[in-house]
Amino acid sequence: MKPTLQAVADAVGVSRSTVSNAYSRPDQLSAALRERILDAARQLGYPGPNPTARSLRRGFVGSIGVLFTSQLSYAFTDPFAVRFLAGVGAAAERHGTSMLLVPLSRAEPDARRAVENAAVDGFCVYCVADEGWALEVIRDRGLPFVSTAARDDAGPDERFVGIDERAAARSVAAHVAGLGHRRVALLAHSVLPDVPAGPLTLSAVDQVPHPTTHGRLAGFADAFAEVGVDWADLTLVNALDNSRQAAAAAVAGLLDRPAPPTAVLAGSDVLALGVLDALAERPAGSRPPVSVTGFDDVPEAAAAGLTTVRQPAEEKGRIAAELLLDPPADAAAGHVLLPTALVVRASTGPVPRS
Amino acid sequence: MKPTLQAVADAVGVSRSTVSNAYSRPDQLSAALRERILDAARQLGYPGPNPTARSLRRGFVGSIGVLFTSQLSYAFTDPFAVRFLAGVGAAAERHGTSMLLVPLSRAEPDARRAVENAAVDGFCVYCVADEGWALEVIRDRGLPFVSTAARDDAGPDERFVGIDERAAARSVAAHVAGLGHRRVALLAHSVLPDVPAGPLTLSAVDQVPHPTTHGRLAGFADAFAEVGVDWADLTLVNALDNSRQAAAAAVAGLLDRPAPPTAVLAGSDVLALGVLDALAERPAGSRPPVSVTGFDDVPEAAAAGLTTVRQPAEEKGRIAAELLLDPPADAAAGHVLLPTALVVRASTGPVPRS
DNA sequence: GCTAGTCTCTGTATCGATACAGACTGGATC
DNA sequence: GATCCAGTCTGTATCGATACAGAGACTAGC
Repeated sequence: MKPTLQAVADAVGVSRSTVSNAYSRPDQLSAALRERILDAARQLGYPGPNPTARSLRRGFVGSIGVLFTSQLSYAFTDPFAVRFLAGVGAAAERHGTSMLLVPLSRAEPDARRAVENAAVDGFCVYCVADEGWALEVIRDRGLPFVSTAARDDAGPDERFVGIDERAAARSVAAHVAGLGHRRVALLAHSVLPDVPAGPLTLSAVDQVPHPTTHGRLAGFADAFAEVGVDWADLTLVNALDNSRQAAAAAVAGLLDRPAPPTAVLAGSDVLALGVLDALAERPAGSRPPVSVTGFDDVPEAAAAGLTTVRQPAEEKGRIAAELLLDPPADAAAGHVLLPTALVVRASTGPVPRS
Repeated sequence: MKPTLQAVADAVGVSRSTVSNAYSRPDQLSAALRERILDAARQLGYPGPNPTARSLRRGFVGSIGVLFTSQLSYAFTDPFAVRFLAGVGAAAERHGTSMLLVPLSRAEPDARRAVENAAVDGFCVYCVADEGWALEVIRDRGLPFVSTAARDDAGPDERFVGIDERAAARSVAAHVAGLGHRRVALLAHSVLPDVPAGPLTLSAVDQVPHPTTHGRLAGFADAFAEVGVDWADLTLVNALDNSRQAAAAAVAGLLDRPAPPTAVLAGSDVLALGVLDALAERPAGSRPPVSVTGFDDVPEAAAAGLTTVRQPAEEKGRIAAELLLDPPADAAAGHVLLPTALVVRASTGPVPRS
């Protein structure tokens, strides 16, 4: 067994407190004694104060949690998530804090335990859809958190960093509408729980539960409503998850229709890239000319020439961590809206005349 | 203040132990009483057992640490590291364990504290160069760990997952040598501490401290020694870090020489991509025909047509975590060598006749 | 020579739980 | 009626540290 602080104290012949001070408050004892204590500790192989015991007593841990809706392994597949994590990591690093990644993938009871047992001082909630319970657990634990998706039930003092999803989505949709597109599909993932992949009829956009997805779809709809295309005229398509494969599978049938949409607006770059994959797979002859847009502007988007909306991923992570690690005194400053920008590339063009 | 377990016990009129059992060992009390306890807890807003106190008593935490040499933010920039993390994450997830990312970037005293204070049950050491002290801290704490870089001072029971760096490097170098290349540059990062970017003279490959870098450079040298090109005839080039920018900067001068190398063997794909960047930047007229190879086979390598050595990144992470989470009884099984494969693409070709 | 003030160091309470031995039920067994 | 046992529950020790009040020793000032 590893020696404890008590053992060191006994070896030197001082009290536990003094050994503790030797490590944590060097100014509280003479340099000579401190040296003797550290020497004895070295000799005994004492590895320094036990982190768990220390944080029990001190009341904080020294690490922040990042909560994911999706699987941990998936988080690393999504380039936007990776950039976000990089931002959180950079800020955490500056504060001398580590980051604990907490996935919510498994069945609720397990996932709940993970949130309950996470040894952290607070959470960055990357993307929580229906998992409202997770936020409740965090609140019950009395831990601070920063969320990145606007939620209806957010308290006024709740810290948040994100973008105006609806306005951003509207901007890219307006660009597409301006190019003359009227037969348009909107592609999103997990639009409703347990819906199959492919086209989906929804009487109103407000039925979409996930706040981010809802905001983006609503923004798309806004822009088209302005040119006289209303919700019922838009084709809503569901993908099973946020991956290229899922997106390609979701739109496959659509593209085979006699009159395929002339534009597909995707809720994320990853989905958009999947649509481009699906198009690229077709022989040039049967490849309908479809404009495609994404959302996020991940690094791959530039290479693929994807028209999209840029949002600062790393910045988002950085600010999330900073709002958590040193909260602004002013509640209003705890609510950060980041700028977005329409990035027009080659994947969108005017409607082909038929 | 949040209520404690004691408060719940008092409210129900039972002992602390019984409340504890209600949460952690439901079979130890009647269902009825358990229900009463949980009800009272809900009513009081008791969020369940405090994770810190629980892990102090139980002696384990339920999360594993991943130790990085480089900055945390950088870890997410390196595609190989990201894949590795994805693998660790997948395995951790299966075990119901979270992962704590611990960077070693800052000055040693701070970084040391980070390792000492990390609330984890063990470490995956992703890539520790000169930071031998970190391994000592881990050992002192009595924590298990798995390393991914072969080290000279590794004990026989030390768990390890990695590849035969030297043989793998040799295979790609043999391919290049077979194409006829004899004027060759080897590009690596942080070859020696505090060396500037650019060409560097080293009397022998054994002077390179970092085990991975050493293994790869030695492998390159092996293959060329076989065709009569010895160490002194190879140009060693240092990059400041493992990034495309650093690689491009490191080789810039080299490519401007009157007789530039006909091939550059890089110690990683990221570096190799940087060399390709540097070449692509030049006007076609002054662009020397240089074969370039990488190492790792990250996703970007395929797109860039980079000849490289494939090593299973995610697998490596997955196995590292698994060796940590359920250690094989057999010590030999704790030492895993993964297969590698030479992947020939368009970035290498025969020496141009001058 | 006495009081005040500063430096060190000690002792005890505390953080919030879990482990374990043992005590109390009530019913079955002999 | 005594014994045994399984099923529940309690009490106390323990995990490994830190916080805080306060005790001695020592210096300085008057």
